[in-house]
Amino acid sequence: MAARTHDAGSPTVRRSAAQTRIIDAAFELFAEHGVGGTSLQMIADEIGVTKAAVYHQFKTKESIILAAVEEPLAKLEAAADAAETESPASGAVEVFLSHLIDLVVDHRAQLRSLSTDPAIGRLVDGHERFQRLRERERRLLTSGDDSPTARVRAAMVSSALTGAASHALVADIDDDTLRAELLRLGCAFLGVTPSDDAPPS
Amino acid sequence: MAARTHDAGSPTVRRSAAQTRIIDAAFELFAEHGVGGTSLQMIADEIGVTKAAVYHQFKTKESIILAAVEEPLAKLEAAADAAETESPASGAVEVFLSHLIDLVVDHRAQLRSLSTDPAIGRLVDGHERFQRLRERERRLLTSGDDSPTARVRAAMVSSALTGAASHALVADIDDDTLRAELLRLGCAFLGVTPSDDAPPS
DNA sequence: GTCTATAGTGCGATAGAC
DNA sequence: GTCTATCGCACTATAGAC
Repeated sequence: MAARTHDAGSPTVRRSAAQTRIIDAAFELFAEHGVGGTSLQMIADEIGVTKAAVYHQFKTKESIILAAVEEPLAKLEAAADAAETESPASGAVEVFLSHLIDLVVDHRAQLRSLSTDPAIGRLVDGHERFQRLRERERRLLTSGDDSPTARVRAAMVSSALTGAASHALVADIDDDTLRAELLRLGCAFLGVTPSDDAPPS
Repeated sequence: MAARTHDAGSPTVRRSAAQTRIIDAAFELFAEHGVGGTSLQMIADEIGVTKAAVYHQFKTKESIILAAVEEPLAKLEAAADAAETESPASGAVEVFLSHLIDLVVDHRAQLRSLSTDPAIGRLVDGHERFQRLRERERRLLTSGDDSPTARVRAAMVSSALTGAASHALVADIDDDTLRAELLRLGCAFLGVTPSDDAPPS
C-alpha cells in the first residue's frame, strides 16, 4: 500500500449509489473528452443505463458537472482549512502544498484538463463558495504579499503542481515518488524549507 | 510599444483573408468555450457569415482546429530551433524559456484552456510532427537528464509558464513585467543564472 | 431506479444558385 | 466567397409505464 500523508475525511454530500456511479463516470469522461465533448448519452452508455435513468438522478447536465467537481473542490477546501489552522503560521504553506499535492496526484489522470475546462470554470465562477476558496488559496500561496513577483510565483506553483501531476512526462513515475518530488521542488520554488517527516518508502 | 525579445518570423502557411478571419475567431472561441463547446455556427456568427461560407474554406471542423493551433505550435518549433542552435549549449535552456514565455504571454487569454483541451491533445497526438516537438521540448527542459527529479521539474516548469501566464492571479500585470518575472522565476527554478540582457523598461 | 418513446433544438456537413 | 436550403443525426430534456 502506498504511503499517504493525509486522509480524505468524511464526504461532504450524501449520494445514492446510482448518483455516485454517474458522477464517477462523468468525471472520467469530462477529463477524457472535455465537458463540451461529453454527452449524457456517453455517460449513460458508460454505466450501462439509458439517458432517462441519468436524468432521474440529475435534472440537468449542469448539476452533473457541479457534482463531479464537488469532491476535489471540497478536498481543496479541507487543504485550506488544515493550512490555516497551522500554528505557528510558518508551516502553513508547506501543509497546504502537501494536501494540494495529495489531491492532484490522486486525480493525476483527470485534473489537467478538468482544472482548465472553460465550462467548469464558468460554472465554478458563479458560486461564491468557490470564489472564497480561490481567495484563500491566493493568500496561502502568496503569504499575503501582493507584489507582482509574489503573485506570479503563486500562479506558477499552482499551475505547476496541477499541470505536472497530469503531465505525460511523468506518467511512468509512481505516486509516492511523484508526491515527494512535487513537494520538494514546490517548497524549494517557494523558498520554504520542507520538514523531513517524509512518508516512509 | 512593449519591449519584445524575439520576433515572430514569417508565416509557415499562406492563408486567404477569409481563412485568417475564421481561424482567429475559432482560436478565441475555442479558448472561451472549449473545442467541444464551440460550434461552426458560433464561428460563423462571430465573423458575420453563414456556416456554408466557413465550410467553403475548411472541409471539416477538425481542419479548423488544426489550423487554429498551427501558429502557436510553429512558434514553439521556432523556439526549439533557436535554443538548439545556441552555442555553447549552456544558454540553450534560457533561450528556450525566453521564446516560450514570449509565446504564452502573447496568448495569455487563450493558452491556458487550449493547451489542455482534450480535443486538441488528441488531434495533435496523431501528428508525428508534434510528437517530435514534444521530444525536443523534453530534451531542452531536462538537459537530457532522465531522472524522476529532472522530469518532474521539466513538467512543472512547462506547466507553470503556460498556466501562470493565463492565471487570473496575474491578469492585471502588464506583459513586460509578466515576461520578466516568468523568466526570472523560471530560470531560478531550473537552476539557470539568467543573463541580464533584459529588455529595456 | 430504470425503462421506452418522443419532443424540440442544434449539430456537422452538403448541394447548388449567385 | 457567400448565400439559401436541406439532410441525417445527436443533443438535452420530458412523459409515463413498470
